[in-house]
Amino acid sequence: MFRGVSPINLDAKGRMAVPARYRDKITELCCGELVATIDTEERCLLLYPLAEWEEIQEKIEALPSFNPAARRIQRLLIGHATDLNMDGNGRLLLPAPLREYAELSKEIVLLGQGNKFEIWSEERWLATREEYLAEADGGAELPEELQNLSL
Amino acid sequence: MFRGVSPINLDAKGRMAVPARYRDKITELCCGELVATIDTEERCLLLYPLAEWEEIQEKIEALPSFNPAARRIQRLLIGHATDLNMDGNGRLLLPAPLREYAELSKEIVLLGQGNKFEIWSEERWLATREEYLAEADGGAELPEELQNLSL
DNA sequence: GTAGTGGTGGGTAAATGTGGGTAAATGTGG
DNA sequence: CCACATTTACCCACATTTACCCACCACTAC
Repeated sequence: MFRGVSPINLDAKGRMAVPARYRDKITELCCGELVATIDTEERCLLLYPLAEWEEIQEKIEALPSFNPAARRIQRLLIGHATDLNMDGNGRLLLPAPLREYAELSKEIVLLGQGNKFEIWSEERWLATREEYLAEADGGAELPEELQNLSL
Repeated sequence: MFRGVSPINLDAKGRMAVPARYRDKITELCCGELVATIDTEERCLLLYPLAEWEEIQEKIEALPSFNPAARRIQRLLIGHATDLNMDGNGRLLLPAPLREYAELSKEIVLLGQGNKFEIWSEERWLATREEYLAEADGGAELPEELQNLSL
């Protein structure tokens, strides 16, 4: 599963070089076929291996169509989901609409998050991280599982 | 289990020589494969044997995605978790983003902490230790288990 | 003193990241 | 339906970084 932080530069064409340490796993999991969409809570992008995304999309599609919250999630997540392929150099072309949503310019950050990645503008990520660090661990109500987590 | 404090110098490339007394155990536990991440409470790093970390990551990933406190922990811990390998000389290259987070320059301190290590800048470690010593033992409310601990 | 171990520094080849040219593919307008 | 403009995919070349290796120095034990 994916983890770790990678500072990356987008080039003039909006391409992002996937760090080499992830490439083999991505190729193996999905032959380099990925799906990018937006995060509905934060201005960042989510990047899934194709197979992983298809499972998620099925679950989202199964939500009740007449429920407004469900329609919202469907339109946002499925509506923005875009297929991407790694080129021969291990790079991904991030489509302009997604770059704009996440306000990605040159400096971006790729965060491994288990079954997926998150893509942030570096500036926004650093600011968000500072907010997170400022919150005491006990601050928000923690789920019970978290209370007992021992690192 | 790991214990003890070791003052270490980072070299110009950001490499840290693991004290020889830990190397055999680390090789045996995980073939020299370690995972470093950040501590969310203090500006220091956590260093786990790979197997140890993977158990923790599984627990963190299982937390509910729509809970903000859980997302925070996932982004901070998994987002910064980076795989490291000891080189032929028993050294670890600490990635720049992690060095920056913990403000590591030349003098650092490695603390054995049972199933993991902590890595501090020496300056910050000494200051934090002084704070700990200055707090009266009874100051903060002790958990009951601690009240009855017999040294 | 000497041999061995552990820490340190740095050179080099290979791997990775980066930039950009060109041709195919796509979309647009006449 | 064709011609043009734009975008995308593929490729090659270069710069940078990293991993690996070897050599040296300090210290300890014998």
